[in-house]
Amino acid sequence: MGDSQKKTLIRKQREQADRRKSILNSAREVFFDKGFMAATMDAIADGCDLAKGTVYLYFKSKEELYVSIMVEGLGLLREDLARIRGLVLPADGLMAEILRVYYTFYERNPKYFRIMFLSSQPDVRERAPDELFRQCVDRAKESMQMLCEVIEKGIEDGVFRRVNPWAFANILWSTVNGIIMNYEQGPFYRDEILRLPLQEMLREALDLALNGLRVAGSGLQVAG
Amino acid sequence: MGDSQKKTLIRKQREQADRRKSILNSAREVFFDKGFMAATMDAIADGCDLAKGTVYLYFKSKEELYVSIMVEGLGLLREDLARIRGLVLPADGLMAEILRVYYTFYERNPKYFRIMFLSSQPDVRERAPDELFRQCVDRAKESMQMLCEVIEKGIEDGVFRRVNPWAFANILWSTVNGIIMNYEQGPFYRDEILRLPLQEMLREALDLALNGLRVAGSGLQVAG
Amino acid sequence: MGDSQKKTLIRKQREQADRRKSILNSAREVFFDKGFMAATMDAIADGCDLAKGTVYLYFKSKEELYVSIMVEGLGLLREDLARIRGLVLPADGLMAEILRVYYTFYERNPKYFRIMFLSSQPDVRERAPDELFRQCVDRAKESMQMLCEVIEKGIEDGVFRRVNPWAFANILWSTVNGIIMNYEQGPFYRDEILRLPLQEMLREALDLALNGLRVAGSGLQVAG
Amino acid sequence: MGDSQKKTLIRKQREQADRRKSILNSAREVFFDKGFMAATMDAIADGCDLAKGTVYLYFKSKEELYVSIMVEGLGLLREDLARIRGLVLPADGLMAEILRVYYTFYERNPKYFRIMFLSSQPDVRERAPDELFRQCVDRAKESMQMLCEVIEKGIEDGVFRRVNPWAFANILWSTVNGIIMNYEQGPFYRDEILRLPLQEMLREALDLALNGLRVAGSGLQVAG
DNA sequence: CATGAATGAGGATTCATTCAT
DNA sequence: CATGAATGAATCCTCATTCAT
Repeated sequence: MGDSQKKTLIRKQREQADRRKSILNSAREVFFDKGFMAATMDAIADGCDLAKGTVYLYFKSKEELYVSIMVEGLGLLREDLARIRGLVLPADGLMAEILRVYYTFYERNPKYFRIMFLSSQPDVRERAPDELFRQCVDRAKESMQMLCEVIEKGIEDGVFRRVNPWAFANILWSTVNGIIMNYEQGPFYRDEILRLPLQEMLREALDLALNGLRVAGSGLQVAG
Repeated sequence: MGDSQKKTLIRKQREQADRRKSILNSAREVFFDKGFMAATMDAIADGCDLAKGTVYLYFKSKEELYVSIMVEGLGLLREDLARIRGLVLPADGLMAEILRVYYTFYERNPKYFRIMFLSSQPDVRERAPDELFRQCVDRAKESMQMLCEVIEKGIEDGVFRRVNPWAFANILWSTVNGIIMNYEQGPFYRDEILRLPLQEMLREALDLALNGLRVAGSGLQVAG
Repeated sequence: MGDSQKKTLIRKQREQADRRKSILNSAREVFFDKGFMAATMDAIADGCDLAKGTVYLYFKSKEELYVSIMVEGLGLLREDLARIRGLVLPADGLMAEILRVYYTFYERNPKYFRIMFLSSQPDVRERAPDELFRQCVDRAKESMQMLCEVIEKGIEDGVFRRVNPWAFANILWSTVNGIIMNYEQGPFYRDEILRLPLQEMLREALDLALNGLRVAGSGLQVAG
Repeated sequence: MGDSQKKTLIRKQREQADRRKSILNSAREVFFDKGFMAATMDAIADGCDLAKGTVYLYFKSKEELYVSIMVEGLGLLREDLARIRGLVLPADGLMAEILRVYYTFYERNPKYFRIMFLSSQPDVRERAPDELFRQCVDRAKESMQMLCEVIEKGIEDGVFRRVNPWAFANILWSTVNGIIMNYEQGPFYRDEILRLPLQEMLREALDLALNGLRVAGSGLQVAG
């Protein structure tokens, strides 16, 4: 293969990657704005100045596009959380930090969460490729892994009880998701059920979790 | 008004109530089976042997029907939980019982949860009457209230720390919802993220919560 | 038949007549407001606080109701025009007066005209009873008759040429209707095609007609 | 751009224009046959062997299609009338000719008129784009303009009085439309109100108009 | 007669997806 | 590869009319 051919190839690949990103950008915007149901492939194609047929070259269906955005979101969250790893802090401080990151992520990208709440719908499940769901799982797993490591560290350091770290990571994760989900249920919920601001609620959840995890009688202080 | 007229009136009202229930039964079945998007009003009407127009006589839109099922589910859950009130148990035992009830409810009616996960979608929000969402909130609030009372009792009995009961009720509620939501994310999630059976996960969550709530140094034992 | 029975009968008849009027009142309002297509029998029934079924007792179809309003309108116009008969004026003055009455009627009831424009639609034609169309024709004929008489008078008085009075009555009638129809075509038409106010246009039409009718060389002056 | 590409482009444009015409042909047939209300998009799509979606690609709504037919009709009439311009005749002869053309047009395309009578209905007005109504007005205006020119010529030639030509063009136009509208009101109207054949009625109208327009005392003869 | 719940055919419109160019 | 016109199944909802009470 000649050099110019190689270059052409590379350029083509980059163009394709760009196009893919461009489609995702448009899709994200449309899904965030309208939700899955009201979003149309027309709007997505328009949003990235591509023909509808071209969108289908890159994504086989609306559902695939949708779950791709979900993958993207889980990836971003994972990246944000990954920064925790560099911190040198006691376990409880790390957990507080994780919650802070999570909260910040939600604050900046609340719509990613709504997207996730929809992923259990049969329609989406059936029509998006398993591969994408696998990616979701992988990214969620990695995020969870970090939480898990913190718990393990806490246990090793003797400040946390000897719990099943993975299970407790799951529980914490679920707690936060559950709280956020409630927030997303609309203003009635916020005002009458939750009553406290999200941040405060998360702080209380952390408080509960740290208290529940700490070794009985330890002088562990709740981090803020 | 004559006596026979009164009777006719009453019969009519009962017939209407029956018909309403009949529609809800059919709708529940269809929504559970297909999800919101794939469900059709035709299928719902067929399912209760009524004309489509009749369905619209009782429910103004697909969305209203959908949220009505949600209200129904929250009502059933509340009823199940309300039975707790008669029990004479220590606070931790009551909390264990609440979780058991919740778990049982989920096990019997897992699809009600998927329904709830969709309620934050813009389409549904915009097209269902606020009144129904208010009912959802009311029923959720009452359920939460019971949880709250248990926590308050624990505090009064001196076995729980002096936390904000409502906030902690919320947190527990969210934890359970979050865990269940994860379970509903599909088999990949169950196998790779959660790894433990739901029941066990809930037990761990209870463990964490009780530990987190109990007065430091108290000899409180986790109920199972 | 007893006296009280007779009274009951009479009361019933009056009630029925009242009900009929009540329905027509509501229908008129709805048709004027929405037009034929957007009008619904529900709205009409609501508007007169009667059950939909009752409306059908009095009028067999939406179309029948519609044409009944048309009959009503033509009746009102005829009544207005009938007052002309009492006037003692020369033929041209009478014609001016007829136009004035016609104009006033339109100004007060413009919607009656739109109703008439629709009556040639196949749907309406086919579904309203011939009897009603016959009534329309009768009332229109009587109106036309008055116009005709004025023309005849003009001829007898020697101020109008010896034309076919009936034909010319028709032509004048059509002219006025045509002008009004144009006015009803919307603002673009008014501004760009007609350009003059309706009243002025009618005056010009009268001018043309009188000039066209008068005996050549007669000193007939155009009435204002 | 290559030559073949250019050709492809041109071919595509022609195909689109053809398709558009094909849809209009089908729509015209259906609207003429059934009227606006009873016409269905299904029938129109079937009639041109296109998918319903394709029809919507070219016309955004049933109303737009309807008014497009109206535009078409006004265009055809204008074309027919435009041929008058080439004729060398005195003003009264031209006016007779205009009426003849108008009559011929109606005789050949009576259904175009019914279409126009519906255009003032609120439903149609609201749902068809203003642009189309503007086109209607433009075409009507041009037709009227020709009539206007004839009147102006008559005035210049000293055979017509010094009237407002535009206003009188409008009046004549309205007269003819009004007469035709009456003819379209159905057989009862024709037999009992109009009584004369349309052609004769138009001749009388012309007679009246020419008499009304001519300079008093002129020897102008009515053209037949 | 009056009612008004039930009907169900009907219809406009949308939109994911395909495929010829 | 990219295009975007064409597709046509799918769906929600309406509403004139009927009829049992």
